[in-house]
Amino acid sequence: MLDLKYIRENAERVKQAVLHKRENADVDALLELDVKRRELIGKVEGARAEQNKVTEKIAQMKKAGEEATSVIAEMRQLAESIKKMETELKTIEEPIYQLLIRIPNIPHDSVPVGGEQDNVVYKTWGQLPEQDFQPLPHYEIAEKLGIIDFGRASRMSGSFFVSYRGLGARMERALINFMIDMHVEKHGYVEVFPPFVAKREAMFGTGQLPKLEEDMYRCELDDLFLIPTAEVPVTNLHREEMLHGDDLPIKYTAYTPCFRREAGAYGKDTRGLMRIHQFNKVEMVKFVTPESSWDELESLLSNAEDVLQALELPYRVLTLATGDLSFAAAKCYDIEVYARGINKWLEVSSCSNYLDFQARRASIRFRRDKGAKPEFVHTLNGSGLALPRTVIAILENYQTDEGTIHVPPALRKYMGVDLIK
RNA sequence: GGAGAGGUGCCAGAGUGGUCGAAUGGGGCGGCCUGCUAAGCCGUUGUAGAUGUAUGUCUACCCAGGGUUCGAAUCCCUGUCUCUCCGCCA
Repeated sequence: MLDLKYIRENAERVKQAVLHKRENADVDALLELDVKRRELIGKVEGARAEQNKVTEKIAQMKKAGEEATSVIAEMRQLAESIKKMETELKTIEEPIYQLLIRIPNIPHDSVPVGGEQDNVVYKTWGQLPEQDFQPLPHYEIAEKLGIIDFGRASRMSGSFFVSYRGLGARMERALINFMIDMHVEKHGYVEVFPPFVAKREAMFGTGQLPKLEEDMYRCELDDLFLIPTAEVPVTNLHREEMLHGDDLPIKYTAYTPCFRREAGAYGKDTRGLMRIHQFNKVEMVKFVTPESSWDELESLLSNAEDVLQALELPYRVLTLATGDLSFAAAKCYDIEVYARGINKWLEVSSCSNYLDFQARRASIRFRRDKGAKPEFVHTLNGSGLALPRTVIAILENYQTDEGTIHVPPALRKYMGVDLIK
């Protein structure tokens, strides 16, 4: 959420952001209502001031034993008109709020304008594997080795659910531990194990609601949502809190499963692990001071890259163009790992800086020093990493012509084996 | 699931419907005192909005939202969260 005052003073910039992000939010309607609102507030508060004065007088008269009925009768009218104005104010404030929460964050100047095709390659790392045979796509080799079960999972839970088995299941667990350990021991994050469901307010705080209601699984009876990412529960850990400047930056890492309905995504990435309703992910979340957030974004990115480097998987980093940026983000890097079997770059991480957008929605503030003014923190998060596509890359890039899979050296300690056969 | 108790400022904790933004204590901050520390003494201590830039004025906020009233921290209703007990359960 943006500051209404900021929108008022930078209307053109905000309109441009809406356009570039391909959102439809009506900035003009918002500003128009805002003028009306402030007019009305002036009136209401004037009347209130009057009411407060007279009310005080009535108290004094009563104390002195004087007759106050005529004054009270007058005040009854004033009270009524105040009530009327307040009702009017509310009927204006509601649409203002509805418009305001639908205005997206403003992309940073370094973000290319345009759609998906305008994403810019920021860097690449590693050599594309050169083997003299064509490896099988992950879904075939995984099925052959019996480490992932697509059919039974679908029978039980529907399509786009999978069940891991044997060394497949073990690899999930190994990857999770490997990634978390790295972020904790090497990168200095604090491990968190949050709830996997969250309330509406929490979903609003990080910006999933109101826009993405249809994309989430919802427990209707309790009005709870299954989290689509650990970003939600971890960022919301500090919702409505006042942090101390000395505590910043706060860095958390968390493993959670992620649940996504992927409504409207059918027909795209239909095979294997590319796009599934439930997947595992290790996430990094940071709460930082405003002046440090751009540096923190770069270090967040490198923390995520570190995982792929340790696994020796080639990847590239894209700077997302405005149209590809999420609603709440000011800038986002996507990391794409290369998968040799299906010959594709697969998104395994998004590292975003939200500036104070989420913090304002969720009211996460800090005080630099005792007595200093409260300020909103900046929040960032990035996957470190999403597992399914990392698994795809391992199964395809580490495949041998004998139909076995080498375990990446960094993972051997966690897997307990060197080879999947 | 059933029964009960409660949510007040940084913390603890008062508060009869009228001068309560809120007693008192603690903490924090500033000052005095002091060789230093402690004690003691004095002062100070919120957030947000409107107006505006003048050291200003006004408004709102005692979990949230409604209601009663000229006037609500105080009365009523609903929601929510926390705690205790019973039941159930890994």
